[in-house]
Amino acid sequence: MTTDTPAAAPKSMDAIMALCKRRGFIFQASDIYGGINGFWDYGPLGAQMKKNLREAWWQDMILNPAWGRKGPNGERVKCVPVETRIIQHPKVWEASGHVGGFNDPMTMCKTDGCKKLMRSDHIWVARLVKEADWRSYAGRQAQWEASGGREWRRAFFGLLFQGKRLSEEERRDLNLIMSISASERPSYPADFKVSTIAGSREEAIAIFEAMELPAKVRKMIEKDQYMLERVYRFADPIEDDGKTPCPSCGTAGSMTEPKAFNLMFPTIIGATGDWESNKAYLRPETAQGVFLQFKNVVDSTRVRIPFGIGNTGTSFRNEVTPRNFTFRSREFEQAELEFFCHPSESFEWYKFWRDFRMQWWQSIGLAGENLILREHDKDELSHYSVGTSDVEYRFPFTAPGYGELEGIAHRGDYDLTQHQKHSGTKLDYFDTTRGETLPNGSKKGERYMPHCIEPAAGLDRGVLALLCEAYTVDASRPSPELLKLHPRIAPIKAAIFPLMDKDGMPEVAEKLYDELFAKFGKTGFIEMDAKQSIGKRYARMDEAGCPYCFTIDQETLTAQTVTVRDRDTGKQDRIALDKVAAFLGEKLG
RNA sequence: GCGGGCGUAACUCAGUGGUAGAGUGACAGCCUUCCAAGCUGUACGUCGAGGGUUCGAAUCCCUUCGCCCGCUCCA
Repeated sequence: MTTDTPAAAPKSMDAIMALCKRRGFIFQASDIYGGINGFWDYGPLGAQMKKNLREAWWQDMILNPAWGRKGPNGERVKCVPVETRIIQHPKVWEASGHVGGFNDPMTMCKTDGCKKLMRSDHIWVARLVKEADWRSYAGRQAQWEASGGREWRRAFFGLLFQGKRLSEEERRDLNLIMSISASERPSYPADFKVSTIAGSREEAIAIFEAMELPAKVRKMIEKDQYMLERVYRFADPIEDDGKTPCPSCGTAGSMTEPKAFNLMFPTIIGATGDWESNKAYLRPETAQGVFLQFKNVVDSTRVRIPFGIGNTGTSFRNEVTPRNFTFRSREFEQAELEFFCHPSESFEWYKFWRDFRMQWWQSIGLAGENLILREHDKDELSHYSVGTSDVEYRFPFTAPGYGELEGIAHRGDYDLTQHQKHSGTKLDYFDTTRGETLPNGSKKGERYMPHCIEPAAGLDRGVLALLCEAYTVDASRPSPELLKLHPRIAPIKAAIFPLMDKDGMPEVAEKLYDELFAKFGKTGFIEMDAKQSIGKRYARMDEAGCPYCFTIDQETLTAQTVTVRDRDTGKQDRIALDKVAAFLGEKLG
């Protein structure tokens, strides 16, 4: 999320959510049971709209990638699809780094008025100890060990562990003995701590060095000759005395124990499975399925690098705080392409996809200045990524900032290398178009690990952005609320209205409906409505985002023409009845 | 997880301890009319849920669930 340009007139998220429910775009999951936090269902219009978005992605990324453009290599871009499972071998997620990486321990400050929530591994602590005390402690510690304290303790272990398991009772006794033994050791010298939030040890030390300490503390440090004993992460196992100050408010000892927030959704395989031996995970991204089948696709399909493999489907993340309507759902759908190429061409391909993906979102209705392409700063990049850009949309709830719609990442060879290492299966590629030319004119070939460019889009976020962008309030219209959805995305493609429900108009409408349904019924809904006033029918279609309404009136019966009403302008034109299908076909693209 | 706000019909909301309401929408009929028009009628409620106080709770108290905002995380 970034912040720069000032916000346009903000749209009301409450009004958008109300319309979504009223017209059947989005409902809360398990609504009649009071809802379930972080899950949303799609109603009839929402389901069709999301399908249209997914279809558009599939057409423009798999069947006709990048609209038939030629890539940096001068050739037509080639992509194939896969469909991989939500549940994979548990080791997949260790290899991908999700099990470790998504296990961010969090710490909160208990002080009233602060209550700041932080990632424990981002909190760095500098421990300062009185130099004199420290030397004395180190000396006495050595003395204690020399006097046989350590051996005495070891002897206990030997006795108790000899050939038998410890009962609960024995374990308690041992702990008691251990604590007595520990009390005889020299105590750790009194210390003084400062803390800060930083991404690395170097950064933390730089902050500590530049830190403006209160005069009183500075004097104390000088007088007693404190020395920096060590710098450690709050999350690391340490002998912490619970007196670490909060990096935000400075209150000592107000930090809670690091608590793991596991973003992976665990599950059990098998009807009688138990957690220990049959634990599996619901995927946090569809991308890994592509890497897992990379070798099979190469071996079974006549694909040559460079080429892409696309995958769409549901993913799961146990978000800390699912919020902002469907923006951060715990269950969400992704549309991801993994594009494999030679390392030397990877940066060109990265730029190619980054620019195309931006244009693509613009082409389906996010054409305004609410959409931006943002290149990540160096310090934002993942450890494996050479470059990453986000396509970001200024949602009403992020304004004046932006929220991520799609990330285009240069992942290098990280994923294939990881899976090769963890699975023990070779995943490198033999490229027969490279290497030195042999006497017979063919190439010697080159073996390498392909690099990967990943445009990864969130379809639910896409739908939400399209709805937010389309939502318009125009008080000067008889129907002030409307959805200016792009015809390609709109769930209702056209509506046919007999002006009056008599005089042969319904019959003409019926015929037109049959024709349009046959031609466009597979792209979305075609509606026919003869009830109530014409204004009411137009207004209903405006709210549902239907781009065109065709009305049959008296003149249709005599002159064979209908009026076509444009949703966005409200303007009407007369066109020939037999030209309606051609008109609509052109508009729907 | 912590803090703040909210929860009454499909939607917007009124109702502060005494029979659950209004407008809009939906549906049916009439009217026949190019922009939420008019008339008639119909249906619609676990007052978010559970417990407590009370003769009596939408209303007061406790607990809980959900939504919105902030800290934080991400596609």
